Amino acid sequence: MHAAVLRYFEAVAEDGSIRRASERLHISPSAVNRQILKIEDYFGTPLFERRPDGMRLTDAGRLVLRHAQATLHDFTRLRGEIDQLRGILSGVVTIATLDSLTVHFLPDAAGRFIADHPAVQIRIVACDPMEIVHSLGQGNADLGLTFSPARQGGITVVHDIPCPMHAIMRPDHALAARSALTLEDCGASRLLYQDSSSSMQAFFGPEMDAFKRAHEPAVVSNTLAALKHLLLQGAGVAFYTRMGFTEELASGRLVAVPLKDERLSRLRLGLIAPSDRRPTLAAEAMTEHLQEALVRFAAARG
Amino acid sequence: MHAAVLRYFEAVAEDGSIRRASERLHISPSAVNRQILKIEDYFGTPLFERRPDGMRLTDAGRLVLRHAQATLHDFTRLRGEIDQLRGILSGVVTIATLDSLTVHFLPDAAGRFIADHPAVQIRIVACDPMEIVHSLGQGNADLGLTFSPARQGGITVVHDIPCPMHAIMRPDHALAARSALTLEDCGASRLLYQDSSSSMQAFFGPEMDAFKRAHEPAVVSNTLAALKHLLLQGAGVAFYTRMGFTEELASGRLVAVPLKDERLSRLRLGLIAPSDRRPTLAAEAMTEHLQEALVRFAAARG
DNA sequence: CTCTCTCGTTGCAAATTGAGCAACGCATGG
DNA sequence: CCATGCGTTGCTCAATTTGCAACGAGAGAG
Repeated sequence: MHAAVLRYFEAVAEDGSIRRASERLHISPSAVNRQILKIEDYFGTPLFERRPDGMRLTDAGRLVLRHAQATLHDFTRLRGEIDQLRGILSGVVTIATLDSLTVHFLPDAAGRFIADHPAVQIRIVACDPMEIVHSLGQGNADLGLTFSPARQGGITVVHDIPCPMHAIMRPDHALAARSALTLEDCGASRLLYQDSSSSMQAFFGPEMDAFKRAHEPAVVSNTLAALKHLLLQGAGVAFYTRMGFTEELASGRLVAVPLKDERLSRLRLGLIAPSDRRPTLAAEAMTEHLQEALVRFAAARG
Repeated sequence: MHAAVLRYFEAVAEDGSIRRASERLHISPSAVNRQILKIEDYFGTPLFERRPDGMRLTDAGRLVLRHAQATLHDFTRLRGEIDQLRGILSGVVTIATLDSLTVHFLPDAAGRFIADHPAVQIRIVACDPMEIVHSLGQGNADLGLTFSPARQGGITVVHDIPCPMHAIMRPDHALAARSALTLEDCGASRLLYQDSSSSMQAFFGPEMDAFKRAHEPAVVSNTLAALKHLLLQGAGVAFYTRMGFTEELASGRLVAVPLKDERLSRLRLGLIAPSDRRPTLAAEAMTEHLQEALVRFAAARG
């Protein structure tokens, strides 16, 4: 229904390049370029700054981008609303989440959701904590699950639950019997680290940061699966919340010992949503669903 | 920049007919029709109900209309914003107003405004008080000047000033020397009425309504100019605020005697704006300008 | 009842718009 | 100096949109 130029413009602005955008859009670069030139001519102002390495938005371009995004977003909401008139909830809900929640919590919650709403498509995107807030701000995701508080403009924390950091290890590990641990207690063990793109410090605090710099890890990975496999082999200790290990902890194949560190033990998991645009109906329903799931999860753990 | 179907759809929804809309759009009916059919096919739902006398929106159609209007409105705002980046305020500001303000107050204020902002086009539309709120609600006007309080959803009163009703007459009229009058005092004189489409009762109260039914007027008109001409000829008494007679009152060619009636003497003139959509930059500037003009006017009269 | 008016709709041809391809000019980095 | 990325442009062709004329359906008047 809407002019193609809206999607073109958005893509070019995001990718910072006509050629890259055209690839993503499956449209020739010349076609995309012409549309951009056309609306620049219409407005009588350059909307992009031509640089040797691509296109960069001008101030006017930023205004146009905002309008294009708002229009397109409102349009997907419209489609959802019309579908709802026929009694079905539809649309795409994109959830940006911590890696650890993709193991059990989110697929479980998503499964129950699509049972009720078969016309809704759910996209689960695992990414770094900082990337999550960023995705929401950019409009790349409808919903986020990350450590709270996420201090950032344009974001509201819908709900959050305690989610303390633990030291995860096999039951036969030397530290497994302890009721609580400091970071330093773990310094002598072999360590498995989440590949933190430095941004984690904002959530975990300087102590964790200092500890990681002081103690070289045995393995680093950006996927939970890899570390979990190693943990089950007894390769060492990893710092994680319990959320990625619900099954292993329940069956006793792994144990989680709480950390005494003030900040790490007070960590909270937050369900966050963009505050500057109206969510789609599907996103709204999913928000509510996830909030209930969080409440239930927190209640189950005391 | 935007797809033509947005304008087509809006026009058809407003006019309730493809043929009428196509005329206004200077587009053949078949072209308009095809666009409508196309998006109905896209959504998989009829957006209009086909009646023998034209098209009527369905529930789904109403949603689409809202989206189309929001998009188009936001787009005109965008153009204004981009123009402002170049340092010029531009756009069209439509002001729905009481007839009496089109004589002196509004043209005076508008004249000063366009001196500062030559790229802004001002449309002054005189209409009935009730029509004013309605125009704002429908998006046909950016700003309204009417009697306050205007109780209606989606409307906010930006500013209002006292604007008591007076009996207007020539200085040589029998009642001209009185310092105040009741409605009944005027019952014996020849009367000139504003052609009230019954809706005025909401503003003027039942007393005025009862009086008008009890006392037949000599002349009725929906334009102030006609009554003013008659008043200057000494044809009788009319009930108006002072705003439409500033020059005649200043020069002494007419006099205004306040009315004692509680409600009529407490009448206020309000500058109103739609509260459910963001005004364009031009409309915003005009709002501020008119507010200042109102303040100055009220101050000048004590 | 028929005649007439309005309405939305459709077939078809013309006009406009959009897309793809290949090539060009230009700046950057090895 | 060459290779590589970028945006841009001429050209051709396909897709979309438009206008014109005609059709069929429903409502109201005589």
